[in-house]
Amino acid sequence: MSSTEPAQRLTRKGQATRDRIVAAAARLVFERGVAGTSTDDVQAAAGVSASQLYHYFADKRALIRAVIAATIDTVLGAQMPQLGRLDSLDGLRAWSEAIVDLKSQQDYQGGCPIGSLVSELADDWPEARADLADGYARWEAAIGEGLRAMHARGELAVGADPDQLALATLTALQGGLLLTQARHDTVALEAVMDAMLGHIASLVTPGSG
Amino acid sequence: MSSTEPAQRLTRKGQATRDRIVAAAARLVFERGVAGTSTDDVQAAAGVSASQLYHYFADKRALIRAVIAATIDTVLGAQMPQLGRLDSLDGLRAWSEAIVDLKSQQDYQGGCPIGSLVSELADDWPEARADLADGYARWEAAIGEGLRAMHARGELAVGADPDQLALATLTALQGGLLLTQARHDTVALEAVMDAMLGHIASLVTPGSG
DNA sequence: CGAGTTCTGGAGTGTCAACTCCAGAACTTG
DNA sequence: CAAGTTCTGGAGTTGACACTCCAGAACTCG
Repeated sequence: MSSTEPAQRLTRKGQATRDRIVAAAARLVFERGVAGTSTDDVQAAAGVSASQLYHYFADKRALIRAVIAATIDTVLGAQMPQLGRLDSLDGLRAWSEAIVDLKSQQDYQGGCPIGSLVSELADDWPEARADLADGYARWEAAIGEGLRAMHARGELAVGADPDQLALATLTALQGGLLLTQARHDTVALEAVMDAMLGHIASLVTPGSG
Repeated sequence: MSSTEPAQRLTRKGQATRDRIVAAAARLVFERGVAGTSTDDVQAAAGVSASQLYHYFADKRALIRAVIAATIDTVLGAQMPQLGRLDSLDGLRAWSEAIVDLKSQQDYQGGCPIGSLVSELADDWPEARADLADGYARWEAAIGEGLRAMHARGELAVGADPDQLALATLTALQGGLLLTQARHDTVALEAVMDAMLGHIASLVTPGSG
C-alpha cells in the first residue's frame, strides 16, 4: 500500500505474528478508538511482547496505518456478496437491508469502522486521511459499477448521473451509520436509505427492472 | 441540562471563569477530540490553574458533559438564521448552501462537532450518547417543523411523511460532513444534499412553491 | 551442520496525563 | 465592617503509556 515501511524480510512465522498483531489491534481500535487502544492492550490481545510489537512496527502510528488498511479491506470484503449485485433496485435494497441487519446484530455500536477512523484521525494526520479517502473511493467505485450498468442498459434516466448517485448513496449510508451509533436504533439509517433508494427508483425508466 | 452537578452557588466572577473554561475546552475538543485535549491544555487556553478547573468540575468527564451541551447549543445556534426558514425548497437549498460554504471556510476540517463526539464517545459512555442523541433530536425537530408546515399547506404530497424526511435529511447531512472531512472537499456533501432535496422536490405538489 | 538473520522475553526508562492539597486572596452578605 | 463562602496559585502525587535494550532462542539457507 505505497507506505513507508523498509519492507524487511519476514519469516512465515514472523508474518503470522505480524498478522496477529494487526488483527488484534484492528478489533480493539474498532471497539475503543485509536486513542483508547494502548500498545499494551494490543500486546495482551495478540499474545505478544513489547519487543515483538516494535520489531514489526516502527511506532504506534505505523501500526495504525496497517490497521487502517486492514479495516478497509475487511469492511469492503464483508459486503462482497452484496456489493457485486448493485445493478438493480432489488440488489440495492438487499444490500441496504443487510447493513441494517448487521448493525442490529452489533447492538447499534461502532458506526462505520472507516468513518470512525476519519473522525478521529483525518484532521491531524494527512497520510491517514488520504488512506481513508482512498478506501471510500474504492467503496464508491463498487457502488458506481452497479449504477453505471443500470444506466448503460437504459434502466436509468439518461439525465441521471450514476457516479454522482453512487457517491450520494455512500454518503447517505455513512450518515445513517453515525446516527445508528448515536440513537441506538436503525430508524435514521432506514429513513435515509429509503429516501436515497426512492430517489434512485424515481429515476428508473418505466417498464424496466 | 438534567445533569448530575450539585449546583453550587456561583459568583458572577465564578460563572465567568466557568464559562471561559467550557468555551476553551469546547474549542480544543472540536480541534483535537476529547482524548487529544488534556486538562493542562484547557487550563492554558482558558488561562486558569488546575485548582480552578477542578473547583468547577468534578473531573474531566464532568467538563466534557458541559462541552457537549455547549457544542450542541453552538451548532444549532449557528444555523438559527437558516434553520427557521426550512418551509420551502428555496429555504432548504439556502440552508444547505450555507453549510457547504461554512465547511469551505473551515478548510474542510472537523466534520460535524456533534457527529465527532458521537463517534468518539457513544460506545462507551451512555450518558454522553444520550445527550448527543437529544441534540440530534432537537435538530431533527427544527427541520421537521419546516417540512410539516409545507405538508400542512398542501405543498407536499399527502403520502409524504415530513418527519421521516426530516430525519433522512439530517442523516444525509451528517454523512456529507463526515465525507467532507475525509475527502477535503464538499463534493460528497453537495451530492447527497442534491439527492435529498431532489427527492423532496419530487414530492412537492405541482403548482405550489 | 553451521553461519547469519530473524524473532522473542523481560525488565526498564522518561514523559505526560489526571487529579489532589492547602493556604491565602477575593468576594458576598448581613 | 466582619464573618462566611467562594475562588485561586502553586507545588505535589500517582499511574499509565509509548518506547528501548539486550541477550538468547528459533529459524533459514547454503
